[in-house]
Amino acid sequence: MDGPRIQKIEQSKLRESAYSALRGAFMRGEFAPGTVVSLRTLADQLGTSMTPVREAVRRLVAEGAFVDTPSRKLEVPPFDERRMKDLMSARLALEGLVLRQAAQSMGPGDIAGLRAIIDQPRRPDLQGPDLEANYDFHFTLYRLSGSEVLLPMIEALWLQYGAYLNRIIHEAAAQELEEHAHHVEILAALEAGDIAAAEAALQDDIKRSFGVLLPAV
Amino acid sequence: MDGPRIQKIEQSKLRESAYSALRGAFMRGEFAPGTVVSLRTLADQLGTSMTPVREAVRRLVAEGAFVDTPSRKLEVPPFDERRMKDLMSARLALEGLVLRQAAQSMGPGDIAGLRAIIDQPRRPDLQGPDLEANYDFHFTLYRLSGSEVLLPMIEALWLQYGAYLNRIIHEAAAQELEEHAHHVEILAALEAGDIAAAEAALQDDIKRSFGVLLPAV
DNA sequence: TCAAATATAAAATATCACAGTTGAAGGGCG
DNA sequence: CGCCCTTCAACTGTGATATTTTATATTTGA
Repeated sequence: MDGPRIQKIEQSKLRESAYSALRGAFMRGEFAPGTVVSLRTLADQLGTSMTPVREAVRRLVAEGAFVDTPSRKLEVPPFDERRMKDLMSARLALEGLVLRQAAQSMGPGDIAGLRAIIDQPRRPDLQGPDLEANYDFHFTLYRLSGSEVLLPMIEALWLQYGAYLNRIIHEAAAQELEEHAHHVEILAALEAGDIAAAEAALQDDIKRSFGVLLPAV
Repeated sequence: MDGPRIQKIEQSKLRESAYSALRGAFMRGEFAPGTVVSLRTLADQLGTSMTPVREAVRRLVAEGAFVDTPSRKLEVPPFDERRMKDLMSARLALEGLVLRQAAQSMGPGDIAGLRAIIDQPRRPDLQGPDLEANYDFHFTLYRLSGSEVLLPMIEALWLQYGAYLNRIIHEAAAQELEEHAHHVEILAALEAGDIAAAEAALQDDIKRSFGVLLPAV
């Protein structure tokens, strides 16, 4: 039991660094649901004092990555099917919105950028789906929407989902192929200008990514 | 120019109090878009040290009420039609979700509770729409969904919208009637068990509430 | 008049003091 | 001898404050 692996941070802008370090750990599924963390421990691991960690943690609480317990401890929300379903519903609703917006303001260069991500060589060294590639594809797509409102909300959803990744990591390696196929399908639809088809493929992709955790979709 | 009116707070649980004081000020439209605030000023106004304010503000940043400027000041997001449209789209998408969920787990007592809010006497003393009654109706409805994921997201959307209320307050008094009519319509549809109709009425209500700020809906 | 240097004010971090909680050791009772 | 209750020590978050860093405004010198 060596706890979640968090990258150490360095110099100024400590708050921001602490936040992104913790956020990265979440996205990689390092925090198991139900884990309780202490500010002092986190501060030690990050090599800073408590102050920046406190602020970073406050933000993560607001984003749903941690929850405050009645005894004022910090806990990673335990697994909950209801919560999971809500996360999926919200993702389906909001990511559909940004996809439509992105499709409208998208040029050939953007398509090329997406293709470059898809064509990136996969890493066969790690078991489990290629988390970074998945994240990259979705968010370079969503960033094209340019929405300062919707993007942070979707990031928060991914963050909350990220904790549950802990469950499926080291387990479902076959997923990667399917995931990649969905990405290809989304991009093809966008190239053809068929936004409805792209949205349908995106919905399949999202539902699939919840498939392991939510038996009946 | 006497700045936003923020209620002073008292004893322990300072962070939570600071948060709800600031949040309340936002919801009442006390913060004009584009306002820049300093932590010290806020701390002084609230009568506490900077620490609780700092953490409260972090949460508000995560919820989109404040944004960090490059010069590490805090700013209330300036008015932006794009932002406004996104807020509306997100509300339409997410509040539709929770309405459906709420409708399923709703009993006669819940209906009665909603009716009680609607039948509350309006306050003719204040110009502008009755903000509290509006909030009460929507959130007692949404709370019935019991979603720990969706509710905080929607609250954040209302919070961001709240800053823009500053623009329409003291202006659109006629809205209240229309708003009330929508609420009645939503409730009637729910009583009849017609969820689709309730959702349609909700969408009208949301669109209307953005109407003053977004000319063409 | 403009630019560089400096002074001032605010924020970021670190540290400190305090109060509540937790969990385990120890003592008393069945 | 075993179980439960009490007690106490270590640990936690919270709020305050001191210190350092950074940005902005001001002044000074060319």
